[in-house]
Amino acid sequence: MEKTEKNTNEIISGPEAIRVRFAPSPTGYLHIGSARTAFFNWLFAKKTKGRFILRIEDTDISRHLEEAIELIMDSLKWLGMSWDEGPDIGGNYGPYRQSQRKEIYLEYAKKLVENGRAYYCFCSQEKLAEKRKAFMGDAKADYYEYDRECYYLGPGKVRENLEGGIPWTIRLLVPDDIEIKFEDLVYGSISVSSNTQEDFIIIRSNGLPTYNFSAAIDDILMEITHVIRGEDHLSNTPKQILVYRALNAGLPVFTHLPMILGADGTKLSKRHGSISIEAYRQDGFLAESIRNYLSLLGWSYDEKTTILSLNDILNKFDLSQINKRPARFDYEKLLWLNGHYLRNMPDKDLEKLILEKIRLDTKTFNANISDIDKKIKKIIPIIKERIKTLNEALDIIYVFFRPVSYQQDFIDYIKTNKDTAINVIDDAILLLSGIRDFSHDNIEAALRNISERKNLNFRKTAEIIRAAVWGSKVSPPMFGTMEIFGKEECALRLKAFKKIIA
RNA sequence: GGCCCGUUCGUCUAGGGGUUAGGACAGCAGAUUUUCAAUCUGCCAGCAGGAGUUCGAUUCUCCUACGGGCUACCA
Repeated sequence: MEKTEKNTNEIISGPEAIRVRFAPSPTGYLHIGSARTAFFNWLFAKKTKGRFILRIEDTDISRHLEEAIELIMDSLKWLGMSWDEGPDIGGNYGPYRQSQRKEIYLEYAKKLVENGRAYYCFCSQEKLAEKRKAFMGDAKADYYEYDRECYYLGPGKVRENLEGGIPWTIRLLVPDDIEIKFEDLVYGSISVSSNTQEDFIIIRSNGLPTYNFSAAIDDILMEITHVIRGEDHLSNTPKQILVYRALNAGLPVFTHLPMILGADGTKLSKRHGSISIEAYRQDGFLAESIRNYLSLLGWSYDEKTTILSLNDILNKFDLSQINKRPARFDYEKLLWLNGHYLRNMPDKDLEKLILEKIRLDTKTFNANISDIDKKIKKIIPIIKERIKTLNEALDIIYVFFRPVSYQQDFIDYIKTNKDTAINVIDDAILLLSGIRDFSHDNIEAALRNISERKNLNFRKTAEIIRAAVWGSKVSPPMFGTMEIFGKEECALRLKAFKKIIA
């Protein structure tokens, strides 16, 4: 207890010794905020040639989903992160699931009891609730702190209760009147009076540890040198430091990352829409753009750089540049970034990703795949700069393989100039049929020819043709689109549309 | 309520005692164009408020307001 926290950061002896961990609680999919935390840990490990450890914090059985562990690992891998130690691959500091470390926590807790740094508590939850209620009823009281009733139980009484099978918990004895100080790499020096911390429970009556205990024990045992986590844990840090002190363990470097909030500035939650990495993956976002976007939340390289490849981030990332301000999640910017990466991706890579997605989407898409393989190479160049997600690409691509569906209001719109429309379509059917090489350039020539002969604005001409061929006011560039459809399909569509408006 | 943390364009941020306070997304306008995009150009827009320190504060200090976190046998 006489130990000061200062300079205990010195436990790092060299870059090889750096060990960081990402410690999710498996309650569902990996969400945006956790992903950023994982990413920053991973980046730091990579940069320092340290080790990145995955630890599963599953000490609250009621909230945990076994499948979530797999889901979280999948998302991490998809984002390009791999770990050096973890529940699936093991390591020298295992096991890496807290539910499998139950005995370890108990052992340490009992050690603390023996040293007089912790004590058994036999107060039931009901009793505690009553105490709290009674205390709060007192007008002057504004916060309740455990009254240490069980701390004053004599050793004989404790043994008697234990042997009598009375349910117990273990509480950490928090020293009075000391300042708990630590240096946070982001938030600077933080100081809290121990008087604001009660003797919190470290082992629950079910024998499992509480978060602040298990996290500290594991970070000590796993020799974690840098604890990088969300700012929501800043207030927990003093409690964990108390555990470090009780065990005479050196402190890691604490680095708290500013929160990622929803667009409205409140804590990111389901009602903000997609918050899991998996959801974004399914919506057709690239790992690359998510990484880039995440890297920009709470960190920035300089005053100008927005686009950062993984390599750039790896080269430039620096924990000391992280800011303290909570950031709001800006979907629009992510979308823009994704579009940027999509546009700048080699066609072949895009093709691979799109084909992958199409194959997964068998329910929606039932045209034959070999046909897609042939056409996709021509489709990609004409759609790639107008998509922001892979899913948007699919939406456009599907139109190439489906019968056109004409919207009534759009039909009505074309019909306002019915005679012209029919005229243009007739001409198109005729001229197009005469083209031997049904190519972009020849199609364009033919259509421009119609426009001139009819003395009709080419915009108007194109609008009519587009309506017939694509079924809407908006389409990918039309000549290329028609080339992909081929002569027969275009003729068919033109004729069909003519009938509809006639 | 208590404790801890934060506050630069709508959003992400750069900067930092003397700057025309910089960039990006979004928005708006224009150019280009067969449509929509993309692209290019331009525009709009910010130091939460009040004291203090100082020759000079957006920058340093304090207060207020607002926001967030923690305050559990959740993590």
